[in-house]
Amino acid sequence: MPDEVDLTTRRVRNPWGQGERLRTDILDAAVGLLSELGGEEALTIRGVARAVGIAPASIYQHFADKAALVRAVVEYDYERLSAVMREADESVEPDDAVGRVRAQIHAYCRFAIANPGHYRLMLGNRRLTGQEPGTRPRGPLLPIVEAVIAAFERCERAGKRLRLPSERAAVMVFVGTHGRVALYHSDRQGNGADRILPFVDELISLVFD
Amino acid sequence: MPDEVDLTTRRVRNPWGQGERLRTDILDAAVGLLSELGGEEALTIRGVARAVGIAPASIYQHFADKAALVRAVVEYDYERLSAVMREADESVEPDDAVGRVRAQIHAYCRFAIANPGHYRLMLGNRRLTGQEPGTRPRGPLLPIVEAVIAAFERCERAGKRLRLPSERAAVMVFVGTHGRVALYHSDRQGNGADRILPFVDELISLVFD
DNA sequence: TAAATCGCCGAACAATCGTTCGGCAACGGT
DNA sequence: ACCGTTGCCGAACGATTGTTCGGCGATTTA
Repeated sequence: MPDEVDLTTRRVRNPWGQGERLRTDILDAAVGLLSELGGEEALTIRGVARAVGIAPASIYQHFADKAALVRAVVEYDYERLSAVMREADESVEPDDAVGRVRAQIHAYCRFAIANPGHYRLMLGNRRLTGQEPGTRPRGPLLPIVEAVIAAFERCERAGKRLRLPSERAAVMVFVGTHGRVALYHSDRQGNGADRILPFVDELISLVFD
Repeated sequence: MPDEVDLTTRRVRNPWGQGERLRTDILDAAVGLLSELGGEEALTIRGVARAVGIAPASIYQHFADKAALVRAVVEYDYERLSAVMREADESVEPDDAVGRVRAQIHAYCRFAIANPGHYRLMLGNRRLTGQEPGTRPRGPLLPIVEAVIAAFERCERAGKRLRLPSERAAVMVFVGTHGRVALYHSDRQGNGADRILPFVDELISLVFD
């Protein structure tokens, strides 16, 4: 009897007929789990269901299986990262080409620091997402480095002298930044974060003459 | 009845009294699993036992628990990586300071390419090894970057002009290399490996004047 | 108002994991 | 020749995972 009461209250708390609402709730819960626990193993069907406040079985009404959920989360986060970098790019005055490079890279670092779980998930998602080798090289990542490439081309056009072709300079800075953040995440989290931005600044200055 | 026969043959195949032999067999099997499957989730007590040809329970005669096994594997591989880098360093003539830097970094890349599972394990082993945050920052890694630092100091002493203090240059090259390899591993494995060494060469040349 | 549909849930299933326990076969010492 | 020690094994336990199934209440349709 108390069970029915509990069920009723829950259903009042989560009224039906909201359509797509619950789907984004599930994605947000997954993102939250990834950010808090910080490990891809924290992303479980049961955990997400618990965080949302629904039954594990209900997840399957919105996602075919766990791989589909993970794919959606990864896609969602790539979009979030892209947005954050674009936003940072637009926050500096357009003529400051080097400043725009720095802003984008700094935004990348901040995102990676704030979302360790996502970061780990973006890498090595081959098994969880079920995509086999041989396919396109991590599709969602390409637009991000292309934004950095564009920023470096802007520098070149602005007369800044690069020690590398703009595309290679962009890849170099991006890869180096990625390596620094990955090393940070493999350590205990929290300490050393303040040394990341100076490092990438040093790295950026290295590709300029 | 046939079970007893099977048991007998197995015991003949794996005679007792060999002392420490089986312990290294277990470690080798773990290393093999990590290299083949390429994921830290492939490192299971049962899988290792199956690979060695013993019962899962027998593992606990050599390691207290799974965390101890993982710690031993990580330690073993750090040593192997150090040895490979040292060997590469000694394979070029001592006066070629830059060549020794390149040899060490190349050895690092080759190791990371050949042992993807180990690589993934060295990072983010916090959970598997059971060590909590706040401890020394990944102890075994320090000697490795110190070797690179020493190599760069040798370059400086040889009159090579660096655009960064030698220690920072070493960290920069190491971190960049690490990032390139991590990116390779997050992709499908196999493709793109031949572009890693050119990349690190370009990176190394960047820190020199 | 009766019927069909939709969204969710409780319960269970099979698989896998780390780990423990009691027992058995071979070896070394007496 | 006996016995304790050693090293291994089969079997099981408890926990957790992804996933499926039958059913039920609320909503919508006729």
